[in-house]
Amino acid sequence: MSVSPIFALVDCNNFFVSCERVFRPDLEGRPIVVLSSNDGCAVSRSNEAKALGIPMGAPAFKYRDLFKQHGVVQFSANFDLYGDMSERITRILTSITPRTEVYSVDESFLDLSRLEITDYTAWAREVRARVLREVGVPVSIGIAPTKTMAKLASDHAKKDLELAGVLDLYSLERPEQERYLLQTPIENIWGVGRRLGPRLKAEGVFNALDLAQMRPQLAKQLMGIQGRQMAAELNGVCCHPLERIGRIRQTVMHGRMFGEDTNDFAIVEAAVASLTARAAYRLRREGLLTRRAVLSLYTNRHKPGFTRSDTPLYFTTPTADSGELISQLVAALQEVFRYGILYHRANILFYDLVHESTLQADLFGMVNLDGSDTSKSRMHAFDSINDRYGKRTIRYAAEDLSKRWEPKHQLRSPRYTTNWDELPRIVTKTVL
DNA sequence: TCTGGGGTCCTAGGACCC
DNA sequence: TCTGGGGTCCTAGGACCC
Repeated sequence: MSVSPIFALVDCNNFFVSCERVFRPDLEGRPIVVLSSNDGCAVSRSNEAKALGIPMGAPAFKYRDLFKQHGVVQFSANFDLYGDMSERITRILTSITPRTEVYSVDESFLDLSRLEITDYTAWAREVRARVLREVGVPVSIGIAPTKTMAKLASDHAKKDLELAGVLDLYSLERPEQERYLLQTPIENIWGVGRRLGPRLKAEGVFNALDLAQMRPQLAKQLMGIQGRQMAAELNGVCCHPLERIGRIRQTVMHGRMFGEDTNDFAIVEAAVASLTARAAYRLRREGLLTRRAVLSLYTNRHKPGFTRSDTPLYFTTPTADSGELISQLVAALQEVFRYGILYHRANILFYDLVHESTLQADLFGMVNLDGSDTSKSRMHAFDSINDRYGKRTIRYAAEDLSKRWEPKHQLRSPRYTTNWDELPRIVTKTVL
């Protein structure tokens, strides 16, 4: 007999900022922003920074004065640190139940239906306390019969201080649930973005309860199939089950804005080689091989004459070999590079992925196996060295043609937990 | 001067086939 | 000259997410 799911969404509060604060407790109570790669936009804000009216994605250069005026502390994004902290939290959650879906770097869904829990609020408070104690990051937890409602619950749990970080909608009667739906503006619903929000308001749909009570047919007409599911989920009908663990991803994408715009082939070539090497490493780490790729080159989209070029590539033999991928991507770059253009950004997309274990031998099977075995052991040695001695300890020469493409990260904090040279130091003084 | 990066899913439209 | 209907597969682009 199948059991209907009970979802908990564990959502880290201001995740990047909270990670920084773990190692800088002196910054408690101060306004903090974490800036995107190249120090461009604010991608995480402390509550104090939010209170100053700094929106998500705020371009830093427009807010310099405000930052200065209020002593806003700025950090460049330190993804090594955040990724490691995220893994620590995931380890705690999967130890509670393996039925955990890591939805993003700072959010996970847990299916509680097979756990023996009598009081969900008490259970969630304990989880919250444990994550805070063991990792140092505050989380909010929402519990509900569907993912959409769990998201909504965690949102209230985060904002309503009286709830102290936990809201269990699952255990409430429907009229009580509806009270929370009524208090949730339409644009705060998971799946309603900047296009749908205004369109729904024009139809007189202002909050989650309005959406829940909309006729399914109208929901579909206005918002497509996803809209109908959204409405159903708000009524407690589960349309989005826990994702099967181990499902293989569809794409691996890696791209960067350059530190400055350039029309120097060597600089772009180094960028493409480095991005390709990194993306190929990510394929290998998950045991994936790629069959297709797209190389995209962009000019600055904020300047007139914005253009982009997309070049598709096809590999007859699925591969994750950095050397092979770099040579193919660089060859493609040579075809499409134009000297008159000021390039701003490069992007590598791998898709049509297969897991190496499911790769079927085809007509050329013998050749493939032969070739990929050498490639596999070479890549294995390559990755082992880099895993042990640090990223890019060995690398391809093409990556080193220039360093001038690398984005800025002038305000990055130390990689406290992933780099031996950057461990935090504690100084103790004994007073005699 | 200065505006991120990495994903998923759906839909529309074209090519091609019977 | 008029001019079918249905199906699949692929791609590009949009919308949304964190």
